[in-house]
Amino acid sequence: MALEHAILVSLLEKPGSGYELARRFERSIGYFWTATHQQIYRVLKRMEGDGRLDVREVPQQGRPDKKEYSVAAPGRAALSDWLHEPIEPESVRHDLAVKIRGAAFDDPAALIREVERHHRAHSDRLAHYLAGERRDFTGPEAPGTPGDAGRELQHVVLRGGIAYERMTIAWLDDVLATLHRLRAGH
Amino acid sequence: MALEHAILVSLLEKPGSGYELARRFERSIGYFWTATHQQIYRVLKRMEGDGRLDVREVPQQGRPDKKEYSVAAPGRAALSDWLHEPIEPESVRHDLAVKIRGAAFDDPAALIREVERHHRAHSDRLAHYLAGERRDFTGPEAPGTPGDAGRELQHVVLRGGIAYERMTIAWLDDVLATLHRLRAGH
DNA sequence: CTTGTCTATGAAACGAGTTGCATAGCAGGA
DNA sequence: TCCTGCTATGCAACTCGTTTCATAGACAAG
Repeated sequence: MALEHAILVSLLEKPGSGYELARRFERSIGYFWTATHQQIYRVLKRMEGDGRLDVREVPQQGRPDKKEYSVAAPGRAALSDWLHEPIEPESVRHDLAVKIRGAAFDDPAALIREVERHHRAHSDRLAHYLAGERRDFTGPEAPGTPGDAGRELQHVVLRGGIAYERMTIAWLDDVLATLHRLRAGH
Repeated sequence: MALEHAILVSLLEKPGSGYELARRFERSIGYFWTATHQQIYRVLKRMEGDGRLDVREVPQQGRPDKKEYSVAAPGRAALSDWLHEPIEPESVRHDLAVKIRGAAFDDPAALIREVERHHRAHSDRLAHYLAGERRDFTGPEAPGTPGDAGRELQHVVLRGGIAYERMTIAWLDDVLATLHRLRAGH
């Protein structure tokens, strides 16, 4: 149940409401963990019940009130426990690879458009990550500065996202070349 | 529900029992889709009920009988439909990245062992993939041969796995360097 | 004044995935 | 003989994740 832990990390970085968390999961956290608002609200409620989170009703002007959650001591302890126990390297679920192998029993050429779509989506993500890196990780706090650990760790995770997108784009180029070769060789 | 489609692809490549499928999911298919035997048996039963699969009781000597499944015409049609409809680029779930960002609120040095463990696991997988590539994709059917499409497509998926592991290993090196730097900078 | 959009929260139902347990034949070794 | 291990199949209970729907205040455009 790592959603719980992802929420704890995000709320430690900055307290916020369920709605705000949902938007963070569309942005930075979403690069390595996805969640819908339904899931988030449900888990927040459970964690509040377990005493891992504190809630504060925040009245706002011009918009509905919100509930701002922050991490309570037991929540911090739970996160620490999780950080110290080993986890299994992630198991992969890659639909596109299933489709590629399935193309052997169908028209391989039909896959080309689909692969191109994925190629564009990953190129967009890469551009987005690189823009984020320029915005948040260049300038005064340049390399060598002791700075705060959080910033360094956020940066290394972002570099992972960038490496992933670059690798995926290169592989999709390989896939496209292969599909074109199969079509030509008929 | 891509497990269904992964099973269809696997059974088209070669008919087999639930048990055999479970083992394939630990091996080659497992590189891009994981499933336990429980899941597989449940889905096989449903697909048989829907008429997408044919079953054949196969008596064996020295071991229990097995049910050999193969793809029926409606199954093949269902796979073809799925291959022609667009899918979303996968959403990521990366526990280790959550831990890395969480390390900002704990002892970053404690993560080093964990990251090293993952590094070894990915190195092992890479070695395993490379051995499979040497075994199955070198020799007579060298590049240029028309060959069968299935073989080419299996190879390009395997190359994706290899690229993924190489990228991950390089990133984990980056993560380790970052953690060591944070510990030194204290 | 209606329609649409954004913030904000939530219920209900369903489908996918995990974990633990149960059964059973056969083989090989202590 | 008993224990372990491999092949082979399956149930039950549970948790996790997705989809659909509902509500409600504020604001802007038409």
